[in-house]
Amino acid sequence: MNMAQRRTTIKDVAEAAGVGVATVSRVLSGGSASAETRERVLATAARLDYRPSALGRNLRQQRSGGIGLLVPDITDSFYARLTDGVLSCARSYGEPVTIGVTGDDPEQEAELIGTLIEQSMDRVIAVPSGDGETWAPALRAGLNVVFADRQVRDDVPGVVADDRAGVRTAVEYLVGLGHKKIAFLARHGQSQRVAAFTDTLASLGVPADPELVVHARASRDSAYAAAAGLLQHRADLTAVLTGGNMLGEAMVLAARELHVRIPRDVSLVMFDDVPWAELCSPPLTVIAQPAQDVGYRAAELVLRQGRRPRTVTLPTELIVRASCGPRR
Amino acid sequence: MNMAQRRTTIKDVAEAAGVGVATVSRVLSGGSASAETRERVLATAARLDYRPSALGRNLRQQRSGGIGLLVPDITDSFYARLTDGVLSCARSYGEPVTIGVTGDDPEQEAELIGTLIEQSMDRVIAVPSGDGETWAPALRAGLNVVFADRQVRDDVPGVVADDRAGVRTAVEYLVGLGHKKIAFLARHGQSQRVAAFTDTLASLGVPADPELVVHARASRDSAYAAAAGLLQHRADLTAVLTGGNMLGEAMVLAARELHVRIPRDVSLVMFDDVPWAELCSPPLTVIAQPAQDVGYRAAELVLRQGRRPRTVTLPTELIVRASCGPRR
DNA sequence: GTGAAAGCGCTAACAG
DNA sequence: CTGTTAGCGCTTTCAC
Repeated sequence: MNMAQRRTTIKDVAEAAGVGVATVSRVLSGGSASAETRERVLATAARLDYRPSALGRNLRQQRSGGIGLLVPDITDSFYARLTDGVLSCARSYGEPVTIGVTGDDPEQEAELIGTLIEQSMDRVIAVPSGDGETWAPALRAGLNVVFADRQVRDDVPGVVADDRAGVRTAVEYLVGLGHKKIAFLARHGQSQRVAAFTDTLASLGVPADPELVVHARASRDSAYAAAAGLLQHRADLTAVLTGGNMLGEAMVLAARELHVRIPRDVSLVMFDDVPWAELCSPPLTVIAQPAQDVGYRAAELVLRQGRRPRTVTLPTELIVRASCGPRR
Repeated sequence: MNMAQRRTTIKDVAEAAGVGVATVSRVLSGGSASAETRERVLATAARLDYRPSALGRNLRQQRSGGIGLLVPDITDSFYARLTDGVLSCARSYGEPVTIGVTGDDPEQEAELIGTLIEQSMDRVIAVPSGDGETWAPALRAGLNVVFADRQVRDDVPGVVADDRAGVRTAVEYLVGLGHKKIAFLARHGQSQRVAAFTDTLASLGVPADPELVVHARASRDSAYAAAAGLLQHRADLTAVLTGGNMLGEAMVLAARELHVRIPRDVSLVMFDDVPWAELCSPPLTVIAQPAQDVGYRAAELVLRQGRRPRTVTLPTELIVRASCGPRR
């Protein structure tokens, strides 16, 4: 069995083309060279099937190209779509993407940041887990960070969906339908959305009821427990808004389990549109978020080193289907 | 504003500990050293918050650690779960994972393989796109590949779900319900499953009808077109098996659109269990696949260089819900 | 048990 | 315009 042979290096190309390695390097990175030399180098490189080693370049430049991506959970449709957006943009720049899942846990996040630093990744896109304190050391070390979906510190640029407007629209819609006892099933950390929720209610003159805002952790179990608890303790509520698709899923499941009919007994609006929202019975009214765009724009931001806006906010859209009805 | 300062190198640690760089390297990689020296080096490294640069190590070793992962579509729940399994295993080894989406297109796949080679990634897990011909050069170059979900060449180890058994169980179930006109809505390339389908039908003495096997490409549009076409052209069919969750989604949608009631007019079994299958109306009977395990095991295989079994086959499970009924 | 030194493939500074 | 050369941080002989 023959060994996997040594790969072609820049030196091989230089020798074969009868030029110095620097010339090869220059030609390949678009530097100046005479037309004749350029052609000869290019031809030789092609003939030898030469591919520059990212290893050598990275070490030399003290930074590995490519971008790191940290999301809470890749099996959540929202983050999967966001990831898809990042990959789509990164690909057009030829940049590889290294991904890690944080489980929405600052500790795991910190560990993953460590790994990225070890790899000398200096560009990362992250859906931050906690209050963003985890990022202080990385930022101090000069890491180029862009936040996606959540904005937890103002010294980091970010791309987010317009939470406030989305929540406001949904609540206005629900109130317009006559609902007063509206619950918000949120994930821990969704303070933006919760604030928008209570603000909107207040602005519409609907009395606040702190007990109608409940929180769950980012797991299916926790979501289900919170949803079921809400339905059981508060038989008086007539509408629910959920802060994400997993919470919506839990609510549909819990409602079915507890024989709460949607929309007859309670109306439901879910944050985030997912393919199954339409297949659900009844089809779910949702606040659609441009998940893919969020990822794409974040990648653009982190790749174009230039001007770095504070925060990019992308619009959301209320999609009315059949999970809401007038207050009974 | 002060510059991002140079990171601590092995040399810094060596100087601070009063030893040579070789000793630091040895200690940190578990080589031999006197207890006293070891302790001093470790203490110094910790004090300086030293993190070895993967760049240096990789260049020296002519291979970047970490593993490459190529999937057709990260927004497909199945591949997202598979990815999650890979990440989960890779994390326990501290190995970073670089991901790429192929769109199930050999050309894009080839391009991504090129990127991986450029990064000197020598370990990759892939859901191969075409007939596996794309992989020949990479294999020749010594790349360490493990296939997941699909086995398209026998010189590459792989981890797959037990297609044949899954399809057989589903078909037997359907035939047991009295169905004879059973269609299979497959993705291009699912020859295993199609073969299992026709084989099982034959073994049960159900006459074959080639027109009842239809193929779609790996996009929502294509899936929907195929599903709708099937329903419209073949009003005589009484049951459908779909080769994946996206095809199942399309079938549910098309059925609704065309006022075909499930399970009253046609029974449906979907390959792959997804969270929404239970939320669907009616809840879908499915063949569950251990997507996460497939990813996990593939990662184990590619990380443990040792013995390399041909193919690991993981069991599937028929989960009966409410989308199938007796032949009307 | 330990240190000095070579060198992985590449780019950038500097000469010519 | 082009070649020579010096490292980037690390591991691994090879002497001591």
